[in-house]
Amino acid sequence: MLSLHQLRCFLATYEHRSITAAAEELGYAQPSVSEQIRGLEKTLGVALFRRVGRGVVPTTVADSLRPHAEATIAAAEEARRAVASVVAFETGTIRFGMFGTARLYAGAGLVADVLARHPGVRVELIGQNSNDVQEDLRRGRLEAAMLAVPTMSSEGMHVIPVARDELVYISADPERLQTPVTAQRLAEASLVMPETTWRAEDSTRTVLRQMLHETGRNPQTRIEVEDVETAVELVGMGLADSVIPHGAAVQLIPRLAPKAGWVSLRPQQFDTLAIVHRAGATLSPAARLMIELATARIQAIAEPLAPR
Amino acid sequence: MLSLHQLRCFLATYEHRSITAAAEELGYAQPSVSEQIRGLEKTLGVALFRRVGRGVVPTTVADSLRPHAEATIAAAEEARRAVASVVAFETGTIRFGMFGTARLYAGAGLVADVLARHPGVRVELIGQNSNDVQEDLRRGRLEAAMLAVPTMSSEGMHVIPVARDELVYISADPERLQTPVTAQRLAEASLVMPETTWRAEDSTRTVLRQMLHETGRNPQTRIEVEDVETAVELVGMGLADSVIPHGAAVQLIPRLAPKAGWVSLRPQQFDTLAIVHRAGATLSPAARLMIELATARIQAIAEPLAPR
DNA sequence: GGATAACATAGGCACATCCTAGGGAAGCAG
DNA sequence: CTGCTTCCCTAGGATGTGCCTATGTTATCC
Repeated sequence: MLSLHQLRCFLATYEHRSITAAAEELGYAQPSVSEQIRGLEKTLGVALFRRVGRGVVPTTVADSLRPHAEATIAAAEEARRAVASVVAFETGTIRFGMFGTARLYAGAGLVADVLARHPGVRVELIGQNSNDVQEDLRRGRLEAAMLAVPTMSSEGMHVIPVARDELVYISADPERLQTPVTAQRLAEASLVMPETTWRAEDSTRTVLRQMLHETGRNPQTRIEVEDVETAVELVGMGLADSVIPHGAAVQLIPRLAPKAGWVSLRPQQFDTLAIVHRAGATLSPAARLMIELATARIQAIAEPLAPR
Repeated sequence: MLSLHQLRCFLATYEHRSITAAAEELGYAQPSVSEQIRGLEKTLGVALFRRVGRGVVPTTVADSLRPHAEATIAAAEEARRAVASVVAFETGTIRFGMFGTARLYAGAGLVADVLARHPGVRVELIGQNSNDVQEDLRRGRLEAAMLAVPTMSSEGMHVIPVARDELVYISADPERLQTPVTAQRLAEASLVMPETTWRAEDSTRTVLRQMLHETGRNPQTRIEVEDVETAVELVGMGLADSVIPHGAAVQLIPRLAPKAGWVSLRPQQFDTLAIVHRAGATLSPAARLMIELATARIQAIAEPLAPR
């Protein structure tokens, strides 16, 4: 079997026209290099050097092999260098999962943070769908993610809560923002909810369902839309009210619904934002980097939670 | 130390997303491939796959490594292929030594023979200087050569006589061609000799010196020139006579000195043409090819000698 | 002709490679 | 939820490879 080691010994010998000199350069004893050359000649089935008393002389086959041997060694070195550069965050891809409101108001900033520190990397922020993200985590396609999670930890997953974000009632009608909104009022309200919020396995869904369930009523949504932005716009147009995380409200209402405002629920409800990864996994430097930066971003906006 | 074997195992595993499948493809047991992957991860200092229960999932580092691993394997395969193609005479260089009159009237034909059989090869016919050729043989830079040699074998060299070529006296004066030329007449003649013939360590030099020495006289050359062609031209112009191998006379006189002719010496003298290579060497296929073709060419012109 | 230099050979140690056997966790089916 | 299958890991042992030192052989140099 052809090996890089054989090619390295071959090249050193070819260049020095001497096995002894090659061994010295490579830091081996002379018989070791001699053996590698012999092995290479055997695998190729052809003599590469003529042993002529004292000294060796390359054959024309050696002349032909040399550039290919150099190219192969160079390719291997390049492979090593490429990996090193990825490890050093100079190149390569950093993949991180981020779903729910977290991505909404921290995603772009997080990517900016990463690129500011490591301009050469590609960043993939995965988070089209909360189910997919959890599935990706479970299957190992994603190493770590920041999610809005139910308070209990998922099976086989390690969950580190880093912040909580209050769920606030938003409306374009100042009347409805005078006092905190009770479950009763919430159940009677005409709501627009982003579908993802209801369907996804995150804490918003769990929290609100639970709150409404206590009134004995099912969630009443007049309108269901895909994303939070659309919901906020509809609130701004006075067509319905909604419940969204405070962080999203701060960011979206001035831009999309300047006439709307927000008020707490009563009792207060919170989304829990947490770092999630497979239990027992050793995190890569890239994952640790993303966790650190994402946590900092989130905690600058939402209310930090002491880990555990 | 990075190895091709590790890269092969890595690629198979990456493509199948499975160590077991990779092992099956490569013909190994599963733990063997597993160990190679682990070794590669150790040398690179980074995880390439996440072990996620049943199955493995490539990391982004693996994504980055893959093209380089493929390039490295391809380069190694290319090296192997290049050598195979040289061994099959499809490419590469064939080097052969040929000095003296042999090259003069068999060189071009020999090269043509080689190229007819193996159109892709480069041919190097070494023979500027007989001393250099012998030195190249001794130092191993040349594997084999065809030379005009003294009858005794050189030290450490294996000499296989393949033909002899009579040395003939050539002149533009028909008077001098009536009878064979004795040593006496030769010593008195006004000669033009190609310098190479006199200075080189080949049989012509030895033979003629010996012949003249018996008359008690030193070689008398009126003119010395570099090459045989010039000598023949000068003979054709009637400025001097010369002694050259019969094969050279046949080829050169009609072309360069149509008015000249030739006659034997008395006693007849011969150049011995022989294949020479280092004693105890195992000849490469290329060398055997050249020896076969050169011998055939020479024996078609000069008088064949049974080997040994 | 003896000293020197360079490669081959021999023998031995350490580690790599590869195998089989068996354990554990995840996924899947009943 | 229980058992089966799949896939990876670990353990242990046989074989092979890599590397060393010591020594033999041969050509070169003085």
